[in-house]
Amino acid sequence: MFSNIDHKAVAALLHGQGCANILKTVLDKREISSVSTEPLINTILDSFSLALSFVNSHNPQPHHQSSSQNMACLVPRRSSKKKICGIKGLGNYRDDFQIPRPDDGFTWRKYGQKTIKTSRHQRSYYRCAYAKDRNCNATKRLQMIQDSPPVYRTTYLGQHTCKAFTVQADTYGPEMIQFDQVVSESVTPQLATIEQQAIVIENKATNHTTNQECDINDFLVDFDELWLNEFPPFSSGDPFF
DNA sequence: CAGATTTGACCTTA
DNA sequence: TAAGGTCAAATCTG
Repeated sequence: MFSNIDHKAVAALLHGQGCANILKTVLDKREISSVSTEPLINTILDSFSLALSFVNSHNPQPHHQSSSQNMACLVPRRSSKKKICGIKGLGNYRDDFQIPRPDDGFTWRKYGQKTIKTSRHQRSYYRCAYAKDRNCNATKRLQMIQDSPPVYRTTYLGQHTCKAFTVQADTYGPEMIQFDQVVSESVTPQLATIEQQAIVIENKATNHTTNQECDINDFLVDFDELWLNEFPPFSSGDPFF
């Protein structure tokens, strides 16, 4: 039988599926101009992220997993806390063990980090390591959206023109879903090809829900309430959950 | 010393 | 003017 965590993970996935179906309806009806899809997309992303976080917390990976096996990119060449002994505010530094090590088939180089006003977590900015060499304009943003379990939202921008690596994408196959990543990312680089906002969702769900015709905003309101009921905050101090 | 990360400063945009 | 995005000097490590 499902454990409580399984139940929550399934519930989160179902919510994401419902939102994806609504999004599909919106796209099919060409209602993009009249309805903002961004909140819906974000809701979908959060749904999958949380579901993955539940699964991940339920099935923890061996902590000693070798980073050289499948983390060919975004792995710091050394400790990310080079100034850990400094006298600056500790809030500017983070523990590396919480940072996801995405293996999305591309090599990324961090070029910035900012504190976002709407989030108490910092956002990291990455660009393709071959940005200059191969004139690749692909970038990605990585931001923690939940503390415990740690959930990260990854946003891909631009298009990879470097064709750096394709092995991982081939491994995952053409039906890869790209969304927020939890600890270890699984991303299809080829899908991140929309010029501006490159969060890509390929929802293969065929189980249509009854919420497809309702207004997106109404659904989101209901979803928020349901979300709080289903997933009480892990941390009372986190304003986003 | 090369190459990567950190982080304050600067730029852009709404 | 504030907030987000980017730049680049400083710093660190192999």
